[in-house]
Amino acid sequence: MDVFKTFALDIKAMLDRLSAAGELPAGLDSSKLTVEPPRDTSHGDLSTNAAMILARQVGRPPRELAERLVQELTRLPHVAAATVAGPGFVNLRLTTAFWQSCLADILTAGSRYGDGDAGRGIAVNIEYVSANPTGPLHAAHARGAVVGDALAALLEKAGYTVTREYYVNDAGAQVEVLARSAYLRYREALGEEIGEIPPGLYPGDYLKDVAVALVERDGRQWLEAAEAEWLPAIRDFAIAMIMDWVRADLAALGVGIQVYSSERALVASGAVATALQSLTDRNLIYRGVLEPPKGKKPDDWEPRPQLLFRATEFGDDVDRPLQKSDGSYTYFANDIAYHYDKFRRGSRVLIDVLGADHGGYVKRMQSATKAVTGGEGVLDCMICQLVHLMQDGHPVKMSKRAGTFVTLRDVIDQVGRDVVRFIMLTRRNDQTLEFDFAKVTEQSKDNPVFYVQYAHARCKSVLRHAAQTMPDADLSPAALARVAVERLNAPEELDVIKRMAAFPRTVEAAADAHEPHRIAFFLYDLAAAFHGLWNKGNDNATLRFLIADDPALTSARMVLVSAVATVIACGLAIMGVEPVEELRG
RNA sequence: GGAUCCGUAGCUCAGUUGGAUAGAGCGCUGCCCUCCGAAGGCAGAGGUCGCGCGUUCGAAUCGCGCCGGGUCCA
Repeated sequence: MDVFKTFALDIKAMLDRLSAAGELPAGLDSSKLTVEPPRDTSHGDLSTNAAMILARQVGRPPRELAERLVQELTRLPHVAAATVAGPGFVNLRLTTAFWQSCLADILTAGSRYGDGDAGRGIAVNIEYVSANPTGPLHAAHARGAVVGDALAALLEKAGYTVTREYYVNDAGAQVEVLARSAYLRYREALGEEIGEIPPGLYPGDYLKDVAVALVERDGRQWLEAAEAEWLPAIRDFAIAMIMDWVRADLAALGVGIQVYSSERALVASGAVATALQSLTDRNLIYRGVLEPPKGKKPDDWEPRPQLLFRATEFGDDVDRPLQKSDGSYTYFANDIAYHYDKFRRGSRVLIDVLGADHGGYVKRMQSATKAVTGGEGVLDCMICQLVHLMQDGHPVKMSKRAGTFVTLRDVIDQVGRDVVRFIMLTRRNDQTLEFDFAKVTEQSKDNPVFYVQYAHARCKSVLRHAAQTMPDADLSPAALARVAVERLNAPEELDVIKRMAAFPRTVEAAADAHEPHRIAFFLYDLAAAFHGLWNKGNDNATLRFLIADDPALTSARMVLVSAVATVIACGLAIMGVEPVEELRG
């Protein structure tokens, strides 16, 4: 039910007819044909570049061709007028009746409004958060969590089949550091004086909780044990406990991870060897010596043969090591195995939502994914830039060294889940984002969360009032979908309708670009249009939604109001934000 | 030094995948409202889209080279 898509198909069919009739050459390439809303609405409702992209192929000037297309386009259903503009655009104006009919479509679709099939069921795996299991989630993790989660919902709405996944880095050096840090706290919990936490170990107080729980389970049994014995046990214990916290925090944020993948289990399963074999089969692995890093002094650099992946064949700058000098696999090798595993589980499109510190990792991982899947799998890496936490315009002080950081839970407790989720989507992911605790809870127009929620609450409030003043009227969406709406023809009303009609297109474009933030901006614009219509009622009482002596008009307006509430709720659902029914009290 | 992202109004940022006269919020200026349809409304000023080449019917958008900032790597 996407207006723009429908007309694009109509126009292509029309071109085919002209070709069949011999007026246009056969085999025209119309792949670059677009039908979109013009920037300036005074130009019309729809705009197509058909004449401009075909002019050269047809061998006629764009404007002349456009004039010819206008004659045909005027005959299409719902077209009120077609005109040529600028270098050869054809602008279409649709009938008011057509726009009015969109309201019933919205109400009939309900929460499914905007659902699309562009994804054609393609399996997509979105990996996000994936914080190391060495401590509780902190505020910085919120962004990736929300972006990943919203993108997952967005892709599902656009017809993809989505797996939401978290990669637990429970193998390697940092979890051993975790084990040692926890062991120190364990001895402390048993009465030992441990003094200051040595550098290189994790200082956070949360490990005291881990230690207490460990004492409760195991008593003093590790005190005299050798490290080789206690380390694996304490490591696994600490990881399990921290991952419980992580799951609880994500639940508090409303993030619905479906699959938690363990790096340790992956490695133990032999997946690394499988992945490397796949690369070997394609002749993409060799033993060789890397050039020293360019530019900087190679102090401790010495040439030594390593197992290397031919990343340069896929656009990377250098070939990448798969094994360290001691023969163990690099993180990169494990990551290749992991991405190959996701592919083998059925996903053809892989998306990694990553933090700003992973920028340098993108090229090599994309190269490796392409290589190990034989070109059948593609990887998109979305780098989320930093979030600057502010309080009334001043940065919130945090010190990693002192172990003081703002946890994700702190943020949720302070401003609420919905505010966190909405604000995290008010910037493109590759743009840094300011998060001001004071501003995001402010009730004013420059707070997008409030502004959008207010619009939804207003709709609901009006519907409640209508139910009171017209107790006999059936205001359910199904009933409203049958109400006559010819009298909704004020320019402001039609503007709101046209914006809502563009929602399916917005969903599809946002899904295609992997840009969930577009939904937030769409909702802000729709809310602004709706508030504008509301404000018109202050100057012009005939534009108010509730007209006491005109139940027919009031009912028609309720169709519009109900549709606005529906579309806002659809958008918020993608963002994972609960629409509010009322703001006061 | 290399990689990567960013650079758009005084500030914070959008910009419909290359379209027409580049938009919003805040701030500023001027009117209006301040009778719960409360948590503001209307209008106005404000721009060399970092700079320069190139690609084409057409560039904020794509390519290359600089300049500036963030992140990463050693």
